Amino acid sequence: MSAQPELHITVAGTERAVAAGTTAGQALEADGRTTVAARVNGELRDLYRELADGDAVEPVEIGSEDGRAILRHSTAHILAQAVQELFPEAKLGIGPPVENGFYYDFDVTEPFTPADLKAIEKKMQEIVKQGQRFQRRDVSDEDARAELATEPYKLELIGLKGGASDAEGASVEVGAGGLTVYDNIHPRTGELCWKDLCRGPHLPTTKAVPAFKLMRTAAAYWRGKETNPQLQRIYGTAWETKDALKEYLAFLEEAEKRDHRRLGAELDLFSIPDEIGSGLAVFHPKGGVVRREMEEYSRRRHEEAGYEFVYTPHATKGKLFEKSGHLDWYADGMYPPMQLDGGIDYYLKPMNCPMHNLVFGARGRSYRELPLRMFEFGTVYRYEKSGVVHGLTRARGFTQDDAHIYCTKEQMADELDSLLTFVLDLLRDYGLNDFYLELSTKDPEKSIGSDEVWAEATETLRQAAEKQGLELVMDPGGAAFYGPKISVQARDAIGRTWQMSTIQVDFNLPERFDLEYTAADGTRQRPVMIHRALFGSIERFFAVLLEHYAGAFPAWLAPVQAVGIPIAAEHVPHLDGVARRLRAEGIRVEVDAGDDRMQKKIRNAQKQKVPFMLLAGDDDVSKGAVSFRYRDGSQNNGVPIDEAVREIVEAVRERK
RNA sequence: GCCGGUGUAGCUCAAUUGGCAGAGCAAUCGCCUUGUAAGCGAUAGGUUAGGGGUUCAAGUCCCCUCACCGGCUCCA
Repeated sequence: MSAQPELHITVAGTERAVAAGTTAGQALEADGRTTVAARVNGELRDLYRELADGDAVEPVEIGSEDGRAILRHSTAHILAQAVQELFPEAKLGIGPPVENGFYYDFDVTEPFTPADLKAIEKKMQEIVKQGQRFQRRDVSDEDARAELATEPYKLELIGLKGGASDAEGASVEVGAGGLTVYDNIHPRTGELCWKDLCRGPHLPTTKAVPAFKLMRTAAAYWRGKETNPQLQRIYGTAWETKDALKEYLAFLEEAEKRDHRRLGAELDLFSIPDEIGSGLAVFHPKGGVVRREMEEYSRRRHEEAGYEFVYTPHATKGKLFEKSGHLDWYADGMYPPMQLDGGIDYYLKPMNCPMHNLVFGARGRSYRELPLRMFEFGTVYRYEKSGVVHGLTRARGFTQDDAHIYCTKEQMADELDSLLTFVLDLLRDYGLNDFYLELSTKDPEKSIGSDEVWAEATETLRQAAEKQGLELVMDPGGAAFYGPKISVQARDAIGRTWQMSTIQVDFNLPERFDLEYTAADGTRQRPVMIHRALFGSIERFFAVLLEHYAGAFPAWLAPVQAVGIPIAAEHVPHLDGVARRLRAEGIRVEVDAGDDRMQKKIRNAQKQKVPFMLLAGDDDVSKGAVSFRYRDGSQNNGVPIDEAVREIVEAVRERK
């Protein structure tokens, strides 16, 4: 022992001396099941890799973010191994971990069937049970090419090494630096079972996969490009415990129950009739109530915030979109033109901004009018590709709560600042509370406007964002060519994120439309233009709220706010009286006078997610009272009518 | 647009090997008069997404179209 040179290392913050040849796993006393990898000097490594003098080692637990990624990546390897054992002709694509799971892409002649998936899953279980070791091995480029001669896609990745940034998963296979291969070694025979080009790290053995499940198959373009061949992708999920997997599956079930398309039908809110067409929704009376309440509250808040309201048509001559440039770069997203008036092309509008610009330019503008905030619930039509249309969240016709703010360059900072506050406040009023912001910056490849203007606008957006004290995620190069953008992402009640509001600075359109105002010194100046939509689209926001609340809208939005349920028919007049009083206060109330059992009426109201059920029988009638039943099943009996009315009116007024 | 899957009553789902399209809920009409999530009975509801083909016979097998679902790409 003493003859061996010592290494001075730091283990989880504590300095220690260990013998040379000590592995990360030994230093951490890792069991290989809960501690599955190490972070050495900030870099993730396999447990059995030896430490060097001065290394700092931290444990990576399987349930941590890093640990899960490693677990999922390793499970993806097991998937690929199983597939190649069952389908030896399958060529490997890439197999990275993703949110909640992993996938692996394969080039196979026949797509996988559900039965294949079952067989693959079974094979994977065998591999897990065997406890094959993941063993890392450095290889030269030539050796890698020779070893992977039968894997054309892997060869392509080797060629990309270093510069591979276009495909999200490619960096998992080949990182910067030398290439590595991971061999799967049988624990008893020492036999090489399988191998894959991979950067690692991995779990110590396949046995360290506690729980996984294959989810579905799908086609995916090689390296994400539409022009590349399509591979067959298998999605799976893997978790640190069986319970965590169960929880995740329960989450998926819950998400399915909240699906706005399902709730839309169940609650009679909207439909998307075949007769009208894909992506074109109709709102039924109950959905109409919710939508109208959403719009009215938004309109009121915009009025208070100094917006002016405009209305513009749904169709226009093509010339307008030539001027805006949309026909150059957005024509694919537009419905094809109809020819009218002897050959003039008319288009349905995909965006409102050009029309708002015409309003701005309709007369001379003074600096005194700025910032000029022009708002419209503007309905637009976009020709979405057939495979992407999805309920109300991806429609072909939808209404934006769209506004364009024209201001001076000096006003821009204040305007963006107050705008962001306004946006977040309003979203909170609708019941969303958990946000993060995303800042999309210039793509040097395609952008107009000088670097200085971009830098200034981007910096202004960043400052406005930082002031909110919210998490800020950068999206480098993600901006449109005409200006930087901030988007507000909201997390819903079950933790899913949705892109909501966008705030976009535009250097392009004011030029194209030659927008001007007269400054105090009499000179003509170009205004800055800010596009912004809070809901994004009303339909999408409607869908997000529907899913967020699982259909149980707060009272102010609920289509029916209260329903009267008589114990017997003779109690109906009493409830009719209560309903009259509520209606006088603007409450949407119904009395269920049908000849169903009272229990059945409660069940119906419960399924319709009515916030307040007002029951009345002999006791209540004699006391001039009603009995509350709330959506959560709790009750409050014998409440005097005055008090009951007050409670409901207050809940609605306070938007609870 | 691409790949795969699925289309049976308003909704959820049955229908043996290719052999008479059926049930629950909802709806309508009765009966029952009820204290916190389904009372009882009856009636009605279908060119099995649409079109073509194979067959003595097609919901079922084959082809085309459409829609929807899950992905990819794209996106509010």
